[in-house]
Amino acid sequence: RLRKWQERIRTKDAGERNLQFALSEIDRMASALGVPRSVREVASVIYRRALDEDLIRGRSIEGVATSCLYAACRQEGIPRSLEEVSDVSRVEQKEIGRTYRYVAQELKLKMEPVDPKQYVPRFASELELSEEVQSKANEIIDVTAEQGLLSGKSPTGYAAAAIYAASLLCNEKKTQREVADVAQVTEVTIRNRYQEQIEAMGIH
Amino acid sequence: MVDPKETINIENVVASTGIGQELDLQSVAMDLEGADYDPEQFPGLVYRTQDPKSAALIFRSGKIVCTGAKSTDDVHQSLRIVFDKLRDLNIQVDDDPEIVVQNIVTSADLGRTLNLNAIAIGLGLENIEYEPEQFPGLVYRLDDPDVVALLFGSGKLVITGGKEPDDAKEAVDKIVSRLEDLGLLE
DNA sequence: AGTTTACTTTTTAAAGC
DNA sequence: GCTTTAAAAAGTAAACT
Repeated sequence: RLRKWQERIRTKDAGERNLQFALSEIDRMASALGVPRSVREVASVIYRRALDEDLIRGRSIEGVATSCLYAACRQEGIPRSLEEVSDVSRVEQKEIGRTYRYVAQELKLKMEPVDPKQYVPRFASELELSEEVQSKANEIIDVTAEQGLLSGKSPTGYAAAAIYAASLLCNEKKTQREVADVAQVTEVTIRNRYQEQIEAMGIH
Repeated sequence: MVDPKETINIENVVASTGIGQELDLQSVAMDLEGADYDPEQFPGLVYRTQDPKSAALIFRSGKIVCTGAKSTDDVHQSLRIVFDKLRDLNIQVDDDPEIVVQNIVTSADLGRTLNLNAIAIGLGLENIEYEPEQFPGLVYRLDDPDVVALLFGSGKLVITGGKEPDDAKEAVDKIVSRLEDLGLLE
């Protein structure tokens, strides 16, 4: 019985250590991403739920922790792309993506698709674009998405194209490369989305 | 208006069978022209037929997987070619090995563009998977028939996981009526 | 900038690690 | 879980011309 007791303590300690590691990783990655403390709290809650539901079996602690942070950013309305999240994690992007889908499905997180507008303030401020450009970009996103242009497109590329278009329309031009760099998409993607959006807007 | 069911096209049929005899894949690889065999990478030997086009994965146990065919008839035709090639190598092959269709991949067109965002909400976020950052298609799993549908913004879709051609027709019917009920078609 | 090639998702069997 | 095979859908990406 002493052996069983020791084993239980050992298991409990290991579990505690793992949880501590996961939470400290969430904290480290959240800091690196510059997201507010509330997002870390949400990520921690999701991680504990994943732990309770035994979703970590067969998966790496850091993969689940990173996925929880990705989900938390989205739930809080300040999304980080999988590429941005993988940049601060030692888990590869593909693994984060599939673990996130698994956790979201199992915990029934009912994650809504990311609204490209949620990327506008951050990308625009990194590009030092005015409030006027941001409003224009938001308008472009709303009007073109309403016409069905958003289906199947990545939110970052969509936001990047709208910001590029808005910067031209407001005479605060940024190059496709500058916008592509902050959004972490290619110029080709911006070009393709831009053409569609401008046509749908009726070429202002 | 075209019935979406009439746009259904079988794109791939996967089937399994067996010759009822164990094989020495090393010697089969030596004698069979065009055979790819790298046991370090994968335990099966790959043999491709040209007409009909398909790929057969032949295993040491004598079991065979055929994939790439465009119809169940093509699967039988391809496997007949594989069986005869093995017989040419003086390998005993059962007279009429049972061939089991394991998966049918189908494509179709609903004829209207889709607002995947609205469909995701309409079908229920807990019933679908839609992550355009990772893949442009919306994943919708059906219970009856037991298949998986991938819906795209263009209105085109892929049905996979079915065991018989009619599974795709049933699936398309159910998807169309569900989208119509939700007012998300046209 | 346009083309080609390639990877993302789903399904499914097989044998082995 | 992975490895391999085929196929479609549409988006994204990288390497070339």
